[in-house]
Amino acid sequence: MTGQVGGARESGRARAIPEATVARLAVYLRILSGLGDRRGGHRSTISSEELAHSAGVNSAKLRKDLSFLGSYGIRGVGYDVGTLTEEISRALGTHQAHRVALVGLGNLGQALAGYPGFAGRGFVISALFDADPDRVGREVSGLPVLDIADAPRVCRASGVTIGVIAVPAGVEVRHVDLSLELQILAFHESQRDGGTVSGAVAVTS
Amino acid sequence: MTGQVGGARESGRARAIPEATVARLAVYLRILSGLGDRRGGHRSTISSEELAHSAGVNSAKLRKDLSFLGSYGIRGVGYDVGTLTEEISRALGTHQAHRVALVGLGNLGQALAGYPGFAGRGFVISALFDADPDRVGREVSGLPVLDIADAPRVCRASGVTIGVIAVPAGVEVRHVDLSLELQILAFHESQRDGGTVSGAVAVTS
DNA sequence: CTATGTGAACTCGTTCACAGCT
DNA sequence: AGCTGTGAACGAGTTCACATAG
Repeated sequence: MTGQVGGARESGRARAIPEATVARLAVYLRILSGLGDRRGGHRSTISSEELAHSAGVNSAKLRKDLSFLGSYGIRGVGYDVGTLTEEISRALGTHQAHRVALVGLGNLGQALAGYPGFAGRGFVISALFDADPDRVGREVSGLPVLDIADAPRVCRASGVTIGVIAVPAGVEVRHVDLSLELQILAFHESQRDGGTVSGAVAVTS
Repeated sequence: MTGQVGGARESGRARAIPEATVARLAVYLRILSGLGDRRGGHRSTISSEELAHSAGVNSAKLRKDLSFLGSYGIRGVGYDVGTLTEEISRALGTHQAHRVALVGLGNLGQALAGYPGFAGRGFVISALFDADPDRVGREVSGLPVLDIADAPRVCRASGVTIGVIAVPAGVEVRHVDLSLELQILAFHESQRDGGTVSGAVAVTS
């Protein structure tokens, strides 16, 4: 809600990366990561036009976004995929793995705990917590479920820096509320003639 | 991404509700719904100040938001809870139940199918689809899993208007990507000194 | 000649502050 | 007097268009 985001301690450069840009950088990074695999003749550069198209934004916005990281493009050519990946990773702080604690091991929490998708992106689920005594002590996906009361101590001790709260309601920084998303879609839906499917929410890992 | 949202066909009023306002109206509605229960002396009106505080926004923004629906407040008094609930519901199109199809019945999809939270807010899960032949034909939460190929026909026939895609990757209108949210948090985290937990994602129903 | 990097214009959303109803 | 409703000021974010580097 603040809009701007604190400037980095990094060397020289780095002004202050806008909130909206940070969100998109994560998207660009994912596209770049899944790029080396596919391209047959493994091109090592990519133009703003091409990357922007993949990300679903226009090229001017993409260039503006990348310019916050510094000048890593080559005029008349494009961006070196390796360098760009490296720089975005560095900016997002993804070059070092983040330890994640999962709170709440009901249906949803268990599904999340079993998902392999996080590890590949530098997020390691390091601790599980629940308030329900029936669940505490059990093991889910190879990790013991601990009492929520121990969370502060355990997180401090094991270096957990991010928490994922998978419970019916919770205090949060970023709130991914499915019902809310659905209501927003319902609004758009109600503005239409009333045909068939007019909107979708995708829940991915 | 368009910013403005089409004007309603409703009677007279209604200009064009901004995207950001629509998102918040859903929040206000939830607060109003869970209000009659708690308040001991069941007050029937609420001031912009109070509702805004509950929603975590300032009162000016709340009033501006509500003004898009028309003038349903009473100056010097506040808003009638019943009327306001009714009007927001109408605006969001929640006064009529929406039929939802769930696509993808892996861990996450099954968890979502079993969640009771949607029905209470006017969303009825009416059909389940999956592309995996091993899953098609099974039954989850009382509904048969159908082949994704039949989705267009079934959705048309049963009046499904919203789809929830719970698969590793998907085409979407609104994309709730946990890894992405985590990367954004990781960025904020990397801007800090490196204490303990500094951010959290809450996944709720 | 091509594609980046960026100041400047513009658009959308938020905040302010006060007129006006009850 | 109190609280809503809203025009106007402000600020963030996006788009434009072009100077500049390769």
